[in-house]
Amino acid sequence: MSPRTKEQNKEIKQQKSLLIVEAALKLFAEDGYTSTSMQSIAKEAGVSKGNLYNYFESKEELLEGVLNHGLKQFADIYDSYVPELKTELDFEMAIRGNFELIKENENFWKLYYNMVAQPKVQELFQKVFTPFLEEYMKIFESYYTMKGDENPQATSLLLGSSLDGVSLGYIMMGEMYPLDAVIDQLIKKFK
Amino acid sequence: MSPRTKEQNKEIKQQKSLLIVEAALKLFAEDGYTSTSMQSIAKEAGVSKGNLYNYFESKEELLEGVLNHGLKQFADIYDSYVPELKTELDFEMAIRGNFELIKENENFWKLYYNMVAQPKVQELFQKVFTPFLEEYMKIFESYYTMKGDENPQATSLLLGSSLDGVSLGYIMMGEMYPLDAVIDQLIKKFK
Amino acid sequence: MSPRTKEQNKEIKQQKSLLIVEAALKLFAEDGYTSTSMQSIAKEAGVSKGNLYNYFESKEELLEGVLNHGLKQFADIYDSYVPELKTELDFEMAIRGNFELIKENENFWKLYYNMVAQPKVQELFQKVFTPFLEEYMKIFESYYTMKGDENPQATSLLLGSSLDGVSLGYIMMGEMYPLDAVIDQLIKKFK
Amino acid sequence: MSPRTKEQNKEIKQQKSLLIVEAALKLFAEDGYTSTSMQSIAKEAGVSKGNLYNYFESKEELLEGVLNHGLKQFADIYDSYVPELKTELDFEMAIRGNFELIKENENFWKLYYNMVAQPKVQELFQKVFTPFLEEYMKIFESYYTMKGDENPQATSLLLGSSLDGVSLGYIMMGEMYPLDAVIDQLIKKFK
DNA sequence: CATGAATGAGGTTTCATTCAT
DNA sequence: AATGAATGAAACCTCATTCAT
Repeated sequence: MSPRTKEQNKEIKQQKSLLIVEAALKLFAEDGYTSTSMQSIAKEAGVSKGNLYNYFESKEELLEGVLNHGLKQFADIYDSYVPELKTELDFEMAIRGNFELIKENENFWKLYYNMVAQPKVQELFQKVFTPFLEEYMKIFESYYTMKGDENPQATSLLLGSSLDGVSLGYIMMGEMYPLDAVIDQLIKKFK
Repeated sequence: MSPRTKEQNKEIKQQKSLLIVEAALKLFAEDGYTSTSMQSIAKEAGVSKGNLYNYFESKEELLEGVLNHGLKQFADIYDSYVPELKTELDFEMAIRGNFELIKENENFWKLYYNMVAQPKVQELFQKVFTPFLEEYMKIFESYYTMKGDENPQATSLLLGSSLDGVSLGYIMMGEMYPLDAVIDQLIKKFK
Repeated sequence: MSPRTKEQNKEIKQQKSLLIVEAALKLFAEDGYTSTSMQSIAKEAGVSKGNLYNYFESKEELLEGVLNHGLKQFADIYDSYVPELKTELDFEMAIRGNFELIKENENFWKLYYNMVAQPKVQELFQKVFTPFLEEYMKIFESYYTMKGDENPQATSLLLGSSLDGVSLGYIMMGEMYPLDAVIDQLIKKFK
Repeated sequence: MSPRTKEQNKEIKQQKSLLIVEAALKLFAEDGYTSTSMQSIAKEAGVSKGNLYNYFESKEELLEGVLNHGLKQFADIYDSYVPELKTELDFEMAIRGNFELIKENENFWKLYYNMVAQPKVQELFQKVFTPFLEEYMKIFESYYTMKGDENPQATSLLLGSSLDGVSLGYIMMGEMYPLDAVIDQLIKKFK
């Protein structure tokens, strides 16, 4: 066999990394972070336990990888939806788009809400999510400023929290949660 | 010598139960349910590890005790605030009262959000909270019905989710979260 | 109330002792000595855990009490059956009587075989049973001596062991063991 | 560096399995199943406690491994002794061979009698031993049928029970039990 | 003699991580 | 990069026994 080029090696590494991250996301979401063992992740990913540590130095770093990966996926798509909000229609599109993305990656958001109040990983969690959240807050803040809202910061924070709450409800209750009707109400109230 | 009377024993049981529940709540909120050991709870409560099991048959049952206790405290007071909502002022009082209670028992609500998406204990969680949540949904649903809202169920669910989201934000960010301003906006939009 | 006389007190003590011993025998036989907790014995006997220790200083002493009690019951009756073996009919009666007694107190013999090879309690076990067994060996030895057996000691030991084996089989297999037919064969071979 | 080959790993597994099984047999026989801790087995086998669980999923499965291993050793040799009993000499050889094997593996048989009446593990015990015992019963039953015994089933059951009883006596009393003389008597009576 | 709360050692098992190969 | 055996700390829970009342 001819030796692999560096690029090939890098690609292999990335592919396996991805495999592991996806396996971990699935299990973290299904069973919770603490209750998922490195062993079970290895099995799910079709990789040996020891080899896991060639890609991620610890369980916590793997979690960080999972969070970063999921967030990046979300952000990449969302950014293309929502560069800027100029009209109520933009706003509506952004909100609806937001929930489309959540529906498409429920496991990730399940993990998100699983972790959000877990003190043990809060530091990591904030490190990963804070910049992301701040960016989106700014977009909504400009929107409300533009609309002449008397307290754009509070309103956009309320909006963000409401989105959070609705997502949480949907993620937890699944099809029992009348998501579309609730979104309609939300848009009506917040646009 | 005569043994302790039944009353004495019962009193000891109740007092120590409470002690244990409070210790457990503190640690569960601080470190998370899974990461808190029975050993550490025993220490915090000033009780031996073995004795814990005279009061709660398992860690999970202790958690159930903690949740029930916290919920009862909340419900007892909240019920006196909010028997029924007839005016927008009632509504405002109910919302503000709700957050007063959350402020007074932050540990409990931290635990709440810590658990809400934890698959491991979801069954227990739903068992404890579902009846409680349904009751409050009904109150808000009647309120919106009375006000002629076109979809009272969706609106009250949205309100509930928004309250959830705001509480979550406040619990997570603490004083950095401008709670009062956000509540003002929420009342304005939802009353 | 008039104070109890010493005799009354003693009798009460003996009655409760008996209650405890019977509860313990039942549970030891059902679940094994090691797997039976003092707690469960107390409950079965309708006595408090602490009070157990007013009657028996330790779990092991309670076991000793159980063994002695069962053995005494057995020996008292057996002695009246088998004072001496003079004829083959005496022998047959003794063997059949032996199994009648075993049938009447299966729990005790189940415990017996449960313990016989348990190293942890072997010392106690031998202390209790050795004198008893030796006595019976002597009776059979005289019987075989009288009959002119060439090695009465070995033969009576073989008989004793066979009785042991048959009892064990019956105790373990219950009604699936054709006890009566086996006894017939045994008597035919050994009389 | 390349990983161990599958063959190497398999070999390691088998060797260490054996090591653990032998350590466990020794301690189970010496102290009893319940009283032997996994910790002590690990120490005896020169293995870490955690590693034990890479070989046997639980203490009970380890016991099953011990029983199967001992039984297989016994059966492999005994089968070569006793394919079929055609003459009284065959019978005598089979009986003497049986006790030779018991002498050679006293620990295993001590464990056997330790377990036979232990309710906690009775199910497992029967699962392992029942097929084995039935096979041997059949051999003796044919023997007695051939000899024209009037009730071959009862006689072979009596023989089996007597063998059980003699083995038990020998295992319990050791050198104090005149095994050879008793065997002579047994052969004389049962051949 | 009676009660059951209290103790703390010890049991089985799990698991993140390391390491020889 | 790959394997899985190995480690040992730590988890939950049980239980004989003691003790205050």
